[in-house]
Amino acid sequence: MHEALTIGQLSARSGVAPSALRYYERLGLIRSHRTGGNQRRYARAELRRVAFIRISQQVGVSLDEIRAALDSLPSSRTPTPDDWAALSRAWRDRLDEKIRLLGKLRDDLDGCIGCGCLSLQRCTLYNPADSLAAEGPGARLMLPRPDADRASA
Amino acid sequence: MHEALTIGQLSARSGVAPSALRYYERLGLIRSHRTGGNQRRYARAELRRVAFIRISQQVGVSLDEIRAALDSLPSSRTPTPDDWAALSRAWRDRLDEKIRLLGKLRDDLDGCIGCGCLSLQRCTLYNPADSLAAEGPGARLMLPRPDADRASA
DNA sequence: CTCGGAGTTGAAGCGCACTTCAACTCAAGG
DNA sequence: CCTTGAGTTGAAGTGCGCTTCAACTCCGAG
Repeated sequence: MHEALTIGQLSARSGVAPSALRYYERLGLIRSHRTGGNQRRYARAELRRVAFIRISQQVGVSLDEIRAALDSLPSSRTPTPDDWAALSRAWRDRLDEKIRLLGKLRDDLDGCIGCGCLSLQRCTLYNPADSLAAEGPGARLMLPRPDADRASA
Repeated sequence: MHEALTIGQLSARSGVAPSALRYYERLGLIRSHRTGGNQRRYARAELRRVAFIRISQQVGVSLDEIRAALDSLPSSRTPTPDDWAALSRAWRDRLDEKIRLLGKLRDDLDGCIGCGCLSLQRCTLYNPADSLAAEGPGARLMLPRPDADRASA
């Protein structure tokens, strides 16, 4: 049988560290069964899941959202290429939006290089609302202040 | 005098929390002088710095790199619009590259939706080398394994 | 049977970008 | 003078995505 990969094999074939694979499993992103001696064995189909996870991360999706997406796959049968394609399409929109925002940022940056302003509310550049910055890590519990002052410079 | 903002004022005008401003100052990204009673006072020029910091973060630059960039500003005189433009231009290249990579990811994703492969080394999609994923947070001490296996599926 | 490499676990650590807290001082209005 | 709101500090906490460690077991070759 060429089914059933060990964690080391899955790691080697996916390029993802064993520790990360165990972590994914704890979060419910991938699944395994166990041998008599309590070792993990992965079905080959899990390779696709890992691929999907890493690709999704590049799109900028959090593990939690990836888990939600994977949960929407049919659990009874092994997912078909079409199933995967459906998930990928969802990410495509995100990717488009992300590219759009970065493009806008670039244009605005160009504009501001031209005018030399780099002031906060003046140009569209500094728009906390549609920010991409929210992607970053870190505790972000403080509410965004909706007002920001309107006395002139 | 309308020089010298309190931390609260700088926060209100920049949209950045006071705690974050103190944090930036600890890291050497912005500067202040103190009143007799040990309170921070910010020159108006710091507003531009804060703007630059937030914009840079949207471009995906780390605070450490932003600090390095800010350190390259002339310290003797107040930076001119041209000085800021020079810094912004450096980010532009990053932004272009980032947009390019995301565009490639999108195209590859489209291709893979078409072929339904989503396999790891098969398509250009899964290329750990030029990854954007390195942006993300987290400990990333494990070396990327350059080999990834070559037994066939 | 022995050995070493691969696997197991839970708990702790890391890096980033902050926030939160407690305990305190400062500054301005009534 | 008193109060209240804004500011100060250092230390600790938060969230994400992992890695690292210690102490252990499993498995296959010799």
